[in-house]
Amino acid sequence: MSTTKKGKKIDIQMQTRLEARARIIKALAHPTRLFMVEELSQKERCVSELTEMIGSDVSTVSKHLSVLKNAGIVQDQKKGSQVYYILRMPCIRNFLVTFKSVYMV
Amino acid sequence: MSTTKKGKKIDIQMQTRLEARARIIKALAHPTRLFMVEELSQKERCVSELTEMIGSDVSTVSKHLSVLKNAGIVQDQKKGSQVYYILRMPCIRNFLVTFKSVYMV
DNA sequence: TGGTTATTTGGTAAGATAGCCAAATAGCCA
DNA sequence: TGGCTATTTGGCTATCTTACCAAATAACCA
Repeated sequence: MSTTKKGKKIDIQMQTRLEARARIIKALAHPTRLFMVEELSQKERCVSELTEMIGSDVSTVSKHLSVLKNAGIVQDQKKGSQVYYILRMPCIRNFLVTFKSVYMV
Repeated sequence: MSTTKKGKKIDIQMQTRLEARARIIKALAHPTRLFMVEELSQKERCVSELTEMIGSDVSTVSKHLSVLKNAGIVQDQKKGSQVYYILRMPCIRNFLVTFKSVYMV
């Protein structure tokens, strides 16, 4: 019969959506980048400010920012010789709040 | 003066919490594991059912499940010769719902 | 223009991840 | 017990990730 409880196989569209979600989640999956997202959800920060807070090499910080930018999570804006970053989707704060309430970490 | 707008450096406790969050998020950061979490938030499934849906080698599926288990996201329960998995924190559904509403993917 | 600061990019080495196959383990039942 | 099914684990390889340093690029200002 056709009304069993068997789960459906993953189809192409589902696979595509899962990959899109995973790509974004993967961009969040690093302590430094989580910190950046939290910080940038409060106020914009330039690379050197973030570098000072984080304490890694500035090139490392810059690369983390580009990971977030490529995932569409933050955006940058040049101001003179500095580059300021800010959350592109402010509603991601809800996401993190939910996350913290779920996991209590 | 001491009332500048400088951001604070990350302290040890903050670092520890960021790492804990990143560890959990990293466990979610794979299309197959996202699928598992969604599926297991609906109903429990055994390894062979998931394998059938996912279409990878059963050893690959088993390893993905152990990643989720080690992160505390799912738990397993033996029933005869089969191992059933289920979401350990059902509230993670909210997390995914929020995520999807934020990112629309 | 030349020097200085801010940021990004290239290169590279160490470590982590993901997939498959093969082998080990566990439970079932004839 | 022996054979079967379900699952996990070990081994291996290819690929990705991260961190740092060095070098390239961009903007400013003296």
